[in-house]
Amino acid sequence: MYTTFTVDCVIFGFYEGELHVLLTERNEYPFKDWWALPGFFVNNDEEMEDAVKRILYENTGLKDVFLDQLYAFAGLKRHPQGRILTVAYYALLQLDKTKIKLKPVTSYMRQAKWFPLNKVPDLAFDHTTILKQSVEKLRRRIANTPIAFELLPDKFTLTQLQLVYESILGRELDKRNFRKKMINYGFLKELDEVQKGVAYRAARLYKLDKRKFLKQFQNTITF
Amino acid sequence: MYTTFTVDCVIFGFYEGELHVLLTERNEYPFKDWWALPGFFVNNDEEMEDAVKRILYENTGLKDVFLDQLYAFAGLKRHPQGRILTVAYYALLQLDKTKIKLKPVTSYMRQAKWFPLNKVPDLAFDHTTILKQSVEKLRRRIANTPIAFELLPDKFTLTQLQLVYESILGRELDKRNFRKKMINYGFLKELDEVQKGVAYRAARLYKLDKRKFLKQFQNTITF
DNA sequence: GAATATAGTGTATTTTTTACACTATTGAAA
DNA sequence: TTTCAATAGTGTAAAAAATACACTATATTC
Repeated sequence: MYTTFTVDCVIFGFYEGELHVLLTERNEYPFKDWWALPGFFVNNDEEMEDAVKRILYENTGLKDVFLDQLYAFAGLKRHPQGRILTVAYYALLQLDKTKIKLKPVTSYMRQAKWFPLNKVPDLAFDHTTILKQSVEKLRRRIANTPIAFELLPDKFTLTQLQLVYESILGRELDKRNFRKKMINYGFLKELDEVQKGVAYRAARLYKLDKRKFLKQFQNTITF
Repeated sequence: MYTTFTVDCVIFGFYEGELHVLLTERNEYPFKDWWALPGFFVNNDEEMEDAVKRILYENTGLKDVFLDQLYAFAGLKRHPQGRILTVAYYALLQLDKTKIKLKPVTSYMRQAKWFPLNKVPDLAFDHTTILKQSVEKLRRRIANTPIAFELLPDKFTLTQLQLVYESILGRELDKRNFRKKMINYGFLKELDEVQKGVAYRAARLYKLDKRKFLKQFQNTITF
């Protein structure tokens, strides 16, 4: 009839050509010294999604990020102290937007750190399952909905966009076919601007044309 | 930190060429006399999915049905008495398997009844939203995963199968293209048996070849 | 045996997806 | 200032998948 109520958040960020996930190191039993997904209790007078936003803000200093509910986990054995229901969300961050300040040390959390997806250690509780499921969901989702843009800064190159797809799908894509397809969608705005600070031919920058983008995908409901 | 914990279940059944949903009429405040999704509290020592199975069994007498978690709803205002978190599931029933005995009258539930999807009245709480979302999920899901079979008896005709697709997708499909595609998948077993009791040419019956079917779709994870 | 109602079938066209390799441009190093 | 290194940027042909479309076959009922 009653349960403790928490939310956990799989925070994805894309940089250096790789998808990363933000983990925190626990400083409390159970699972002291283990890495875990950022999560916390939902206050009794707080909306669930606000709790997620709070966690995100506390951990990264960012607001207005892409959020999607993943799944509710309520197993009786997921926590030694009895049932703790958690609703897992995943968040996609445009890392470049601001320099992200990672959460400082607290009594219960030693540090927060970005891990490339393939270097994530074993996690506390059932968080390995949660992470795995969110990657799978992301993978299915990116095939229908261009959520890739949620992981990129406002201005990006086509190669960066392709790298996001590749790191989520876990396979390489053909450059020419990828560009042809993306440009064909018609929601990319070609800018009169190129990349800066690279030691080779600079790539053209693109922007998402949100109006055209939404028109095309307004029927793809997110939940 | 704490919340009341319930599950609600959108029970889909297919008969007479139409997708139906099972609703119960409330006999208790709030929303007395309104129709609602079957749902109930999750006992403190009970696994969430077992609670859903319990509701299904109590309402229909069926076990071993297809179940999939839809979404967790936890809005502070969804219930007048304060937050009641509900995890919504949807179930697909093979109605023909057994004659279904609908739940008898109880103190809190006057009756249970099948409604064709387009004749569902306004529902209690946020159940209209829940129902709408599950139809949308079903629609997205049927495009990738052949869950259609979960709604049909063991032996079925291609026309029945097509009707399931059409009623979930909400549009008509081309008969020849549909058959071509389904047969091409290779997981339909053609039986030496035809429909009985129809006043016209009897259609051939088919069966799902579960082995081939699973081989093809084992990578499509369900959650 | 005529009427009715649904079953069952094939081909041509269009669209989408895939496979594939070279030239262009920039900054850095020699 | 030339060369090197690194990535940007581009088109075409073939294969596969999706779509459009209409008639004959068969069982039942009257």
